[in-house]
Amino acid sequence: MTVATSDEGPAVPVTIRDVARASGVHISTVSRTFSAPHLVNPETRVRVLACAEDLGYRPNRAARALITGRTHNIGLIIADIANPFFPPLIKAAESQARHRDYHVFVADTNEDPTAEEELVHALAKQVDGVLLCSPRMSNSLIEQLSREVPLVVVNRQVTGLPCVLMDVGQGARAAIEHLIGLGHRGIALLGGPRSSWTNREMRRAAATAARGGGAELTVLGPNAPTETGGFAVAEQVRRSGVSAVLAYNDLMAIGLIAGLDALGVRVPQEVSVVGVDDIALSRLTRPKLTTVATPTGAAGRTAVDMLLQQDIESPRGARSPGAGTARGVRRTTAQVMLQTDLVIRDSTGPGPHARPARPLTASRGPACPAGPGVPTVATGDAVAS
Amino acid sequence: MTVATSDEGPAVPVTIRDVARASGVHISTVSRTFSAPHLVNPETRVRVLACAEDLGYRPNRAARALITGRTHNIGLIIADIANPFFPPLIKAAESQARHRDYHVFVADTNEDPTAEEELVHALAKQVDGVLLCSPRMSNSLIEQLSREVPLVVVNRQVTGLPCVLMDVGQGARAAIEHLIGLGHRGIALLGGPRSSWTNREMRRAAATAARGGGAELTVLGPNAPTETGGFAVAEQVRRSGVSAVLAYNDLMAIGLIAGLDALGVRVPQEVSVVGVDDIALSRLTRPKLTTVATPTGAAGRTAVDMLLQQDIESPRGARSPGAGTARGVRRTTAQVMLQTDLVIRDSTGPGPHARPARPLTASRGPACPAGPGVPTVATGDAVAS
DNA sequence: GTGATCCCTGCAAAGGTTTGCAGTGAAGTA
DNA sequence: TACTTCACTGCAAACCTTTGCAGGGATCAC
Repeated sequence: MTVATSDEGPAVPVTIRDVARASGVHISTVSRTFSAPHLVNPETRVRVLACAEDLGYRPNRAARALITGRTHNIGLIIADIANPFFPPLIKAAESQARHRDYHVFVADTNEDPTAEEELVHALAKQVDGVLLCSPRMSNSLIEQLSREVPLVVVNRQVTGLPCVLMDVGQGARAAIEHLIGLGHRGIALLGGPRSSWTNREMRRAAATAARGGGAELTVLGPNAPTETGGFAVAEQVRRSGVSAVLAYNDLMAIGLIAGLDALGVRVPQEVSVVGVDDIALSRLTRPKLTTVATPTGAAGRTAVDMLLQQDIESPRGARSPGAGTARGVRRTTAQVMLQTDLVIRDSTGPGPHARPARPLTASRGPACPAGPGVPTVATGDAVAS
Repeated sequence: MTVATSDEGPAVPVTIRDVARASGVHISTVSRTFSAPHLVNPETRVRVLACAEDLGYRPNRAARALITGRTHNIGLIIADIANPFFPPLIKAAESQARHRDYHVFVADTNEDPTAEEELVHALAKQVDGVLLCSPRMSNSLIEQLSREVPLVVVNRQVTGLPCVLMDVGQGARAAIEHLIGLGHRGIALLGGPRSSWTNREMRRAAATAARGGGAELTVLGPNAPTETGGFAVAEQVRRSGVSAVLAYNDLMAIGLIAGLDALGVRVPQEVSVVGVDDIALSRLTRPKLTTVATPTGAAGRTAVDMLLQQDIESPRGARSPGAGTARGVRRTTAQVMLQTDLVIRDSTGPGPHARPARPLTASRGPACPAGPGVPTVATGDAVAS
């Protein structure tokens, strides 16, 4: 490798001690200048701050964390960062965290349960809590890990742990009812990953709704929850003879539409397709995607709030000098269910059993993009099914 | 909030000391069992390991970092995590890092230069180095920050710093030549963010290529590098009367196509569109997108390699007990340029000046998705322009 | 003038780990 | 036997910060 070099080496790390020396005070005063300013004389404070500024001092968060037990970081473990479902969630979580003076570290697991576990361990000591988004590992492992670091689970229900859920069951039901209303009787459900909670919920709700509406539901899958996964299953969809499909997510729906297109099957004229998530893209494809909008932003914000709340109540590594041993720390484990919304666009149309000129019953309109999703709160058991 | 509580509080953190007590050795032996196993007696080792396993001990990385100066983390600062251009880069970086026993923390800046700076500071002490991807802040600030923590810059050229660049200039040139070859003479360039290095490179190269081919280049922008940004500029494109467009990235191209579609302008019949990046999606839109493929995976891997290499040479917080003061650590600042590839699909077609039945000269085919991109290495000055 | 109060600051321990140095005992060598 | 070598382990300092405690002045009331 051809290489150029510069001789300005990495700056010597300037510590609290350097600032103390420069400003002629004890290190504890410097420390207080940053972590408890009201305890130090205004004059001293400005002097110390000036010196700190001058030397380019920045508190070492690792050292601080070592003694306070709080890193002011939160970890965000994501099943697949390439899935556009997640970025809005990440952004919302980051923004919420920033307001509370926290930083967010995102880690991607590639849908790999092993990576999930490893990452929780790796993050455990470097963050004050972890948001587990659409985890693929087992519930029992999650519970076990939650003993190591405060956890909030998103898109998965784990008894005894704080969870943020989106009511995809209700969304799937609405989607199926919409399709039945359009005159579809043969409907396929494109399943996602087997270990996905969302997948199970959708499947159950869709089955119930189909039965109730006199339609037949064919489950295809599990599939990879990606465009490719959707594309690959197009042939199977065509052969199955259904006239409508509810896909595990928008990505699969978009892939499926492309796949059907490649086979010469037209959407929605021959097959109607419904997605889930309402990613930004679903407004830009042709046809525009009918989809179940999930309140991802709200989920991110809520999850951060729940984590920080639980975290504040029971600071980690609490040295609690005075408190007795058997303090019996109680963790709050609220479970929040956020509503979803069916957004009807152009990828669904009349099916074989449609009555002619039948007016649509479902309201047609855009999802409120910033809609917070009305939270429904319940104890774990009340939500459990 | 209705709340359920569980009484299993957060596990008491088990430290090296607990393991030492349990296995009847000194803490230093426990430490060595993990960080220098060959120095401890096999029997002792297994005993210690058993106790550690038993108690669920995990080394505290923060404490370890405090003394070794190495966290085994690397930070990845991303302009916009919602841009599908980045996930492949992130994934590649993560995978490469994992092989070297490093973890990656991703942070999103929302294209906000202030957030970028703040995040570098926040990460500085918690990581061994930072990958700055498509930074929006000024070069001088980047240089300044690089004195605080080892930096590798991606998609931006900063003299004196290690950079991973993609040859978008060459890509833009190929795109313009492709369009000219198709018979287009009025071409628009949809600019991206003003502070983007890529943007400047593309603009310069496109202008040169257009001039050389006898076409007129209209620059529209700057615009937000998103679907929305592309969608919004559709009207302007139509009014400008050009027959072809090169967009800053695929997202904008896709948004533009949707916007043109909404205006009743057909692609590629009336307007040809070329994107940049070759995101997965560009294969699934209709029409499939002609685009300049950028080797994002290779960029991520290369960046990690460069960071780790530089980092190994000059460990941070080097206490170097014996070494003299004026050690003059030299940092390697190789700059790597990765090649790009024009992938011709369906969003470009003959223009007003096309000769009838003219055979295509450019090769038509898929981009090699896993293609490493042939790296060209040069000193900073050689690449600078 | 004495004592109490208050604000500010310094002292020193603590947090979990690594690591140079020294010590121990056993094995090997002369 | 005496000495060296060697493998292993313990000791204690160090990393950078926070924080309970106590000390030192100054101010104030009596």
